[in-house]
Amino acid sequence: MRIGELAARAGTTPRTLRYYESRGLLPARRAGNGYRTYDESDLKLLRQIRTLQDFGFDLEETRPFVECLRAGHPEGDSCPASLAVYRRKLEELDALIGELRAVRAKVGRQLARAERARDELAADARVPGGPEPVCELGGELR
Amino acid sequence: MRIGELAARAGTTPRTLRYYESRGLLPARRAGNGYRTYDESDLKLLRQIRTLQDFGFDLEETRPFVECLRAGHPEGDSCPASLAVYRRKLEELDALIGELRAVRAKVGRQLARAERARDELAADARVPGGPEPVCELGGELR
DNA sequence: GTAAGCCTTGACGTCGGCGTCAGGGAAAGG
DNA sequence: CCTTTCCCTGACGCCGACGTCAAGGCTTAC
Repeated sequence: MRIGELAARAGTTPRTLRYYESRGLLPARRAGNGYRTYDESDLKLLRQIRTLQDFGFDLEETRPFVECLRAGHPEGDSCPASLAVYRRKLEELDALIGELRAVRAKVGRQLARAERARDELAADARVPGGPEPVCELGGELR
Repeated sequence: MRIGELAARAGTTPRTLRYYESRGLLPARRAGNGYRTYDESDLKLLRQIRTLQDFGFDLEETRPFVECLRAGHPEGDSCPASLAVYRRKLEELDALIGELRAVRAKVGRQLARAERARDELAADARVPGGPEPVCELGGELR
């Protein structure tokens, strides 16, 4: 199988496969004419890489999985190094999710505070001595 | 106040301020010798930018806040355009957090499955006919 | 006077994971 | 034979928010 076919079967592009090869992740045999040649086991490696990439793993983090498969194991995560990557990734995800939730909370509070301030200004404007000048900037939305 | 002092007071670098200026976000007056000159209001603008950056806002997303302050409002989020950015950011955060939690769940399941497979292999090895060959790759950890 | 420490502009480097183009050879079908 | 479609290598582009270096000018302290 040549590079175009493998790429298509994995839902990616030849450029991507050449890139992986340049990183030493997915080396290819060569046909007499210099064309890269792949087999079904390469497809399996590639799918492993792509799955992890979809999870947000760096290329380097997929390396233990690929090496594990190439060592003859049925699954890329049959090796301790792969499990270690899983665990590290879980920690990273938990930390990141935690940070994002903290930011979400802060932004939510800022929004609430700003809306409250705006509404209080509007209320003041309706009551005392006629409307006060309001922000004239932007805000096509709503 | 010159660029170095402003940068220090905002906990950033002169390079960053020049970058903001190049993006039209924080223009500077110039002294006779060509040096950039800033005042306290610039510090306020800069702190607004930095706060939002810390929240993960793109530089472009901070623009409405900066313009709002420059228009004379007491807070950067006193303008509708700023509130719209807050709301968009909340949606983005919710979406991102949701995706990350989904990934976290998937990775967690993969890890659990892989560990189960490993333990079953170990159990098999202890019982039937002597230890089977085990993965020899990686895994310094533990 | 001279060294240190600020400032200026301009331009290139960084990081990851490729996309895209240029300038060729090879293979397959009519 | 010709065209199309694949393949090759090499190299530059991209994105965002700066870092870093070069080469020079201003100021200030000694």
